[in-house]
Formats: sequence, structure tokens, C-alpha cells
Amino acid sequence: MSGDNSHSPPGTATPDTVSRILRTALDLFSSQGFDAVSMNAVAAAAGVSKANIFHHFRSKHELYIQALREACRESREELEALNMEDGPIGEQLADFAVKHLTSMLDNARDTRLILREVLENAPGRAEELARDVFRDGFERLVETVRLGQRLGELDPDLPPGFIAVMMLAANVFFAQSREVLRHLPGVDFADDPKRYSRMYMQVLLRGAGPAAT
Amino acid sequence: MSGDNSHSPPGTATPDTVSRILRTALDLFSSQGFDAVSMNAVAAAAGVSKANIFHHFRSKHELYIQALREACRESREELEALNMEDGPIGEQLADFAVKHLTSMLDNARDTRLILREVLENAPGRAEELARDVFRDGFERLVETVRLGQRLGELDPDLPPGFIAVMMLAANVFFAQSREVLRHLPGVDFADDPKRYSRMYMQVLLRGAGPAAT
DNA sequence: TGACTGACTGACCGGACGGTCAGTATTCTG
DNA sequence: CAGAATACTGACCGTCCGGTCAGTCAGTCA
Repeated sequence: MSGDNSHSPPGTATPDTVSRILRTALDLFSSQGFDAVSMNAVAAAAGVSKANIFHHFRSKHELYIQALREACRESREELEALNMEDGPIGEQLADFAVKHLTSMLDNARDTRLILREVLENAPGRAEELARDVFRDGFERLVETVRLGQRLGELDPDLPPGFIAVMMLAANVFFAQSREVLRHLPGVDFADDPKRYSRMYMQVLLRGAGPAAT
Repeated sequence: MSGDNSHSPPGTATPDTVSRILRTALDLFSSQGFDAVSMNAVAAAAGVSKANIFHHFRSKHELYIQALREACRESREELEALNMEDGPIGEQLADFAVKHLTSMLDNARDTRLILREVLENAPGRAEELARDVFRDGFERLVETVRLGQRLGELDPDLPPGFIAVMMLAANVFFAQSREVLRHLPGVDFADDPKRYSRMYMQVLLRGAGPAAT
């Protein structure tokens, strides 16, 4: 009933209509949200008839899901391409932090769509997002932290995922609140993500360093 | 043309219909978003006729704006009620952190509505949100940090707003990503906000302490 | 050639939407 | 008491929505 995911079957031409529809939908959904985007709008923007979209996608919801998956795939690939530099754990983490933040800001469209999904957090969606989008990258990050703990560069008493979460929190918050931050007093780094990530990594690494006192 | 904000004018009874509509709208908008909530739904849930809502509010958009303002007002009051305990700056900040996080989680409805607004980030809205909702509380927080810097408890080389932003980032990220975090490996604190805030404040204060080395 | 398939379209459908309006009930004002 | 004002309602309007459908067209295969 629901088997094949493969479009563009053997026979006919099918230039790239499906992927054009998908990209258009991704653009519109990410900038306006599900409800605010009509199938007519997608059709017009993609240069196809509305009926044609329904020929390729069973419903608006399925189109949205496919667009979301596409965004997740791109985001995941972006994450996987971030191989950390060699060197001390601290530098590896700092390297990841700045690259991850840059990647989020560069791919604002995908980021926005995914963040909205996290925020709306439909019943069972959270686990799916965790598994399909975040888990792998997060696990790599956590492994690096664990290594740092084993090597004595980081406090072994902190939960392994904790530092990872702090880094993500700093990045996600920056990406989504930038415009607001810019108008708050005492904030002079809203336009300088690299400086921001350098600062918080410095604080984080010093704060989570091996117990000293 | 747009002057009066005051409902419940001199003349008639007006028990509390307006505020009941407003509360209902706030509930629905925060849990489903603007587009997904119909005026019929608000009317039914509030136990009034749809036409009556349009008698009190000029349009759906104005109803949403008023509900948003209400959420902002509640959120701001909640923030203002958080007077930090006396004691060392570090303890004051830690006290604020845990209270702020608790407040966000307790008032999940208001939080959600406001966060969505931040994420969608309509053209000129960011500045308005910064000014009307966040500025005062943020400024108090920044002042406390500045005091800590002057007293030598915090590194004076960090931008004053930076530590405040880190605290907010940690709290906001936790509040909005909790469900996802719960399903990530190495995260065992998703159900324990107090422990979480204690941990990050420990790391933050140590990491942003006066330059030592 | 002719049967068949899948991409694609314009016209259309029922329904829900935001919003309006004429009219009624109630209550304050003179 | 008349009358002005406001709270409130049911019925209604035009529009747009997601989705359907009959049908056209181009290419494949026997």
C-alpha cells in the first residue's frame, strides 16, 4: 500500500519535477509554516499544477513530511561532514562548536523547519527526531567529551551528555534568538557568531575542566 | 483610530467575557499556533458566539496580539517577581537560574507562545519583544553580572550580557528540547531541571570566574 | 499499429475559514 | 418613561482551502 519511495521510475522522462516540488515546499514551509502555505502556493512557486503535486504526493501532510525529511537529511549530512580537527579535545570541541553554529546559520531554512518541529513537538515526533536527525551527531560529540574525560581534560563527574547539551544550547539559542539578542543591552556579539562561540567554549572548557580547587 | 486598550467600559455589566475569551484564545493559540486555531473554535471553547468575539476584537490577528500581550505580561510579571536572594553573586545567579527555569516549565503555555514568536521572528517583531518582554529582566540579570565583575567574582573581560545569554540559552534550550533530549544517549538529566541548572551554573561560574591560570 | 502507462492539467467539489449584519436583550442615562 | 448604548446572537457572505476527476499528451512495448 505504501511501499515504494522511488519516484522517477524506468519508463518516462520525469526530468526533476518531484525534487523541484520538494525543494519549493521546503522553502515555503520553512519560511511560513505548514498552515500558512497552501498547495496552490506551492504549485505556483514550483511551476506545476496543483493536481500534479497530488499525483506525486498523497496529501499536503505527506508533502510536508517529505520536505521535513529532506531538511533532516541535509542537516544530518552537514553534521556528518563536520569532522573535527585533530589536537587536544578542547580544540576539537571548539572546532565543532564554531562549525556547527556556522552551518546552522548558513542553512537557516532547514534549521528553522527542524526547530519549529522540535518546538511544536507533536506527540511521538520527539523520539523520531532524536533518532533520525540528532542522535548520530550528538553521539559523536558525546564520545569526544567522554574521551576528554578519560584523558583528564574534562571533569569526569559531569554527565557525558551535559557538555554536549550546553554547546548545542548555546548554538541553537543564538541561531533562533539572534534578532532579539541584537536589541538587548550588554550584548555586543549578536553579529559575530565566531567570537560568540569562541567565548562560550572558553568558559565551558574552563568551567568543565578537571576538578581543581 | 486605535486608541483605547481598555475594555469593560463604564456602562454595562460585562462580567468577564472579554478576559474569558482572551484566556481561551491564549490557551488555544499557544498549544496549536495561530493558523490552526479557528475563530469558531475559540468561540466554542469560550462559550460565546463567534460574532461576539468580533464585537470585542477587531480581527483574529488583533485577538492573537492581545493574547500574546497577555502572555508577555504574565511572563514579565513572573520574571519581576523573581527577586534574587542575597549572598554572593554566584549564589544570586544560581538562584535566578533555577527559579527562571522552573517558571518557564510551570508556565509552559506562555513560554510556548512567546518562543514561537521569537522563532517566527516577523520583521519588526524582534525589537518589540526585546523591549516589552525581555529587556527589564535581562537588564537586571546583566546588572547582577556586572556587579559580580566589579566585585572580582567574575571575569571582567567577558561582555556583560554574555553570561546572561548563556544562562538563558541553557534554560530556553532545556525547556523547548526536553522531549528530544530525553531520547539522546548520555543525557540523564532531562527529568531533573534543578540538577540541570545546578550543573550548568557550576560550570558557568567556574568557567567565567576571575582569570586565574 | 494499437494497447497501455504514467506525467500532467483545468475545472470542479464540499467544506471551513474570517468576517459582517440585522436584530434582540439588557442596562445605564436623562 | 423614552432613548441611547452596549453585549450578544444566528444566519449569512465571499473566498480560499485540500482534494478529486475526467481527460490529454508523450513515450514504451509487442
